[in-house]
Amino acid sequence: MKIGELSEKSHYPAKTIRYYEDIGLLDRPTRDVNGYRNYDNSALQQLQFIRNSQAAGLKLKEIIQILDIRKEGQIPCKHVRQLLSRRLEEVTSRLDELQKAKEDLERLMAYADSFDQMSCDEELVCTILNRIK
Amino acid sequence: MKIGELSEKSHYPAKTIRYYEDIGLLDRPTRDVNGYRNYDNSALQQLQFIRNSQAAGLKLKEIIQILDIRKEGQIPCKHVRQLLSRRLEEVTSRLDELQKAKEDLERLMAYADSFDQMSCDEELVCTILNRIK
DNA sequence: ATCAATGTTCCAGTTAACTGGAATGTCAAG
DNA sequence: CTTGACATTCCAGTTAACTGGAACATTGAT
Repeated sequence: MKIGELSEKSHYPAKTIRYYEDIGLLDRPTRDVNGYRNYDNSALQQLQFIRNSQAAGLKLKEIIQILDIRKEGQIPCKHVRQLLSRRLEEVTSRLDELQKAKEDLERLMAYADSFDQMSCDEELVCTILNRIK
Repeated sequence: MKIGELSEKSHYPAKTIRYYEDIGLLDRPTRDVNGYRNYDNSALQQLQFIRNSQAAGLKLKEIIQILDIRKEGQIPCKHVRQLLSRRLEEVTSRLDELQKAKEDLERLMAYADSFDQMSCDEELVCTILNRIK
């Protein structure tokens, strides 16, 4: 199939498919006589795998690594586990940060609601924001 | 005070202070005869305000807006409330996303732990990641 | 006199994952 | 035969918030 069809089926823009090829994420397909890329279903599978991996929060570089391990005939399970575990830590600590940020923001909003709006004439730019500490 | 001193007191690198001036976030200070920047305490206060605003998750452009409103003699409370409320929404929805991502990752990890590692020889690159859907 | 530290400007690079656009080629339909 | 859709390559731009480095001036201390 040509790139347009693969694009439709995979829901990745053609531009992105070419980009993935450039960075070594997607295998180079064969070419028709006219130079057009000619994909088979394995390309679609790869793109689905890429989508799954992205959904798990992996970076393109990490996905390339997994694919490379496979290409060397190795089983990437162990590496994938490592990546997922690192990612889980990232997500967890980011969750904590955001939770704290949320509480701060709610406190700020509550203050903003409570106070007499016109009493704010300080040199400190904004009484609300300066209460975040 | 010179930029080095302001840098120490504010805990912002001198480079960043100059950058903030470039993008219109920090007022241009007066200059000494030699061309060196000469700051007073208000610069320090502004940097503290900037730090507070960043801590609330505001973008530099948004902080510039707040400062601009102040410079026009207006009270930025209403605008700040708006920004904070938008930010709170962002944080909340990002929290939801991450929470879901965390659950997915935990599910994936549990699967990775449970399964017989050497039974993985598929063409689909990785059985673990392909279970995310 | 010289040396290190600090200051200046200006330009370019970083990160990630694309996206836009120009210039050009190919193909199927009317 | 021309038109429009689709294909190609290649280069550059996007976003955010800096950061690095070159080339140069100034200052304070020895």
